[in-house]
Amino acid sequence: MAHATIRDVARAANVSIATVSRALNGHGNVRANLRERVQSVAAALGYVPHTGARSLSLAQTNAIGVMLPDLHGEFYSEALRGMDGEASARGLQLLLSNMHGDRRGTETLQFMRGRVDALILMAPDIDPERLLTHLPTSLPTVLISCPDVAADHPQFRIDNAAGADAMVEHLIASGRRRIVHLSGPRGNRDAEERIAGYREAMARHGLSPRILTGNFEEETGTAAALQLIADAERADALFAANDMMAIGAMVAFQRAGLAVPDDIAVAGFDDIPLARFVTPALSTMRVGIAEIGAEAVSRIAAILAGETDTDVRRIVPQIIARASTLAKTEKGRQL
Amino acid sequence: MAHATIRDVARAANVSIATVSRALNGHGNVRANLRERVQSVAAALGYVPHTGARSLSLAQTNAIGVMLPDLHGEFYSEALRGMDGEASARGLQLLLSNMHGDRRGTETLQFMRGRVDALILMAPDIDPERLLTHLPTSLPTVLISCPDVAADHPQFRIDNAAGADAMVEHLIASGRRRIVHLSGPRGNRDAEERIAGYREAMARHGLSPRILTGNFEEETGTAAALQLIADAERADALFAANDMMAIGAMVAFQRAGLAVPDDIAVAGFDDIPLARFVTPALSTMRVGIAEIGAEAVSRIAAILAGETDTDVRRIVPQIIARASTLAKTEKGRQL
DNA sequence: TACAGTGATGTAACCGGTTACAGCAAGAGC
DNA sequence: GCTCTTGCTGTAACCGGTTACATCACTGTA
Repeated sequence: MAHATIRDVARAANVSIATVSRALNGHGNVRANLRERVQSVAAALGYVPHTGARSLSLAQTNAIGVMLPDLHGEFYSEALRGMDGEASARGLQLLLSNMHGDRRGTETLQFMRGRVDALILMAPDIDPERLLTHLPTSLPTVLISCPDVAADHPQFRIDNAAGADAMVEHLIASGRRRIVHLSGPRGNRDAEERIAGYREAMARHGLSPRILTGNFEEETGTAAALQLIADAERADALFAANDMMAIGAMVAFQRAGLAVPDDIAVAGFDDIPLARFVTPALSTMRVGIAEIGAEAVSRIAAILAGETDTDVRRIVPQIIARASTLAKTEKGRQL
Repeated sequence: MAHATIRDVARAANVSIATVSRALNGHGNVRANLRERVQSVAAALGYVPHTGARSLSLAQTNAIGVMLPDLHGEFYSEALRGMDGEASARGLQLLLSNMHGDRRGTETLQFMRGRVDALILMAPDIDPERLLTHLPTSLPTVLISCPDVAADHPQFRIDNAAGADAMVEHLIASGRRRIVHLSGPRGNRDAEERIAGYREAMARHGLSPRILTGNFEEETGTAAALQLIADAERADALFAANDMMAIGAMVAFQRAGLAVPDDIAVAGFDDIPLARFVTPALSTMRVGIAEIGAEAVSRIAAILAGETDTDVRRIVPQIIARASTLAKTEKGRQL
């Protein structure tokens, strides 16, 4: 026999299924001795309620669907960690579903109907059309770094342009002028905005921009570094659109005998936990992705509790200046 | 109106719900023009099947429950990443549920009945009693690093003792003798076994063991380092039971002016991605946790496909010797 | 003693799908 | 023209819970 059902318990305890349900859910209006009989019979049979059936009946699952582009690298892991902490504190479960490479990704969104009460969607590289058509109606959805489509969804928007701008300012202030940007992939919202911020700041200072295109992975950082090393007139700063590429580049520079930050400064974006452990420690823009994840869950909990929330929450990245971009004049202070 | 149901589609298309179900699931025995009518009506109504109801009816959820102790630090993130890759390749979803601190953790296991087809449980610090009583019958469960209880469950067992032993051998071979072990928390299976392996190897060489107790978090690594620094006769190697503690200790040593590995060697366990980025790169025992996670999902898929699997798969950690434990005589080769 | 009110329990409908089985029409074979 | 297949479609039961409503026993009051 697969598993005891509520009817098995009812039969064995000689009561109706309604009574079993009430007794086990603590509904008060069950006589004490009956309640005890039901409980002991349930325990004896090893009865455990079938959560799927329960949520069908209650139209409530206590689960949140989470859709991320990927789990590679620390960035998304951190987001998930933030969500998980908040979710388990509230007794919610997370149903994970990644859209590796966006192929049939969004269709999976539909697949979550009836299995979760709400959705968290992080999709910086999704086609807005698709997003709009596949976004489930009647399921509260928090959007993180998604294209601007549905105006009435609660959102988190990272102010990537301001962040990139601030980092360029920092690099200029530390004495660099030939600042190269290693971008994320085309079509990725975060990547595009960081490019824009970089361009803006460079233009403001009359510096000519130079952009290499990466894909947010360590390897493209390495490749970019090798390319820069081969150049006649070398850059004096590399600003990568995320930390993993920056770290890949930094390792490659050092392996080639260049000193960071003396020969070339290196900066990243995101402030993943790893950033402070590399040598020199990596300067970066702190996004606080774990906090965003946690707050996304809180907002969902509030929405499920009946509040309305269609805010666009703007996250302004904070600069974290570490050793990898120290000005030469600051050299003495380097740890 | 919340959402169109199959009955709405049936009514609008003027057919029975059975026909709608057959048409949408591609059951062949539906006349072509009817099928098209149903499909277009479904599309027009924005109908999306209710996955919860579907799985209740089919007794099949296409989801796997994952229960981890925590998501802090890279170790469990890596495990999850491995599972996720394999799961999404097979069209499975992961239902996440952490037992932060084991309080009511195991009860959540029950909570997954009816919502998942199988379970992956990683619980090195669970009380065997609890595990045994809460382990759901009738739900295939893969155990990773759990206490020995139910003999008939597929398992992964990390050979921690052999791993710790190998690391001690490595440290001795590199010229260290006063080797201190910084352990994980008491009651944690992995931690205990690593202690045992350490003791065994030390005894074999006639060295006296010294054990500090940590909790697998970076901070206890820092604390252990400070304690060692204050000692009169200093240790010449610190072998931490995981990488995060090792890294915390290494940073503290360096901050205090000690050179790693010249003044003191530092080694970890797990080989989290971070280990190769710190300076000096951290020597450690590679467990391949992402691969274990991926394989756990494969095994579950096989079990769900009808295979029986009650193997205990033994993982033998591999030594990864990096710069943090270089012998002084090898100094010249250090990067 | 009769009756209203109260509280515990049972019956059955419902959540939204799937599918065994029955029914029915059309074509084949005599 | 009649019966037998064959193949499509509909009816209704089922998955395992929850709960509105009906029922029933019991108490207190007139």
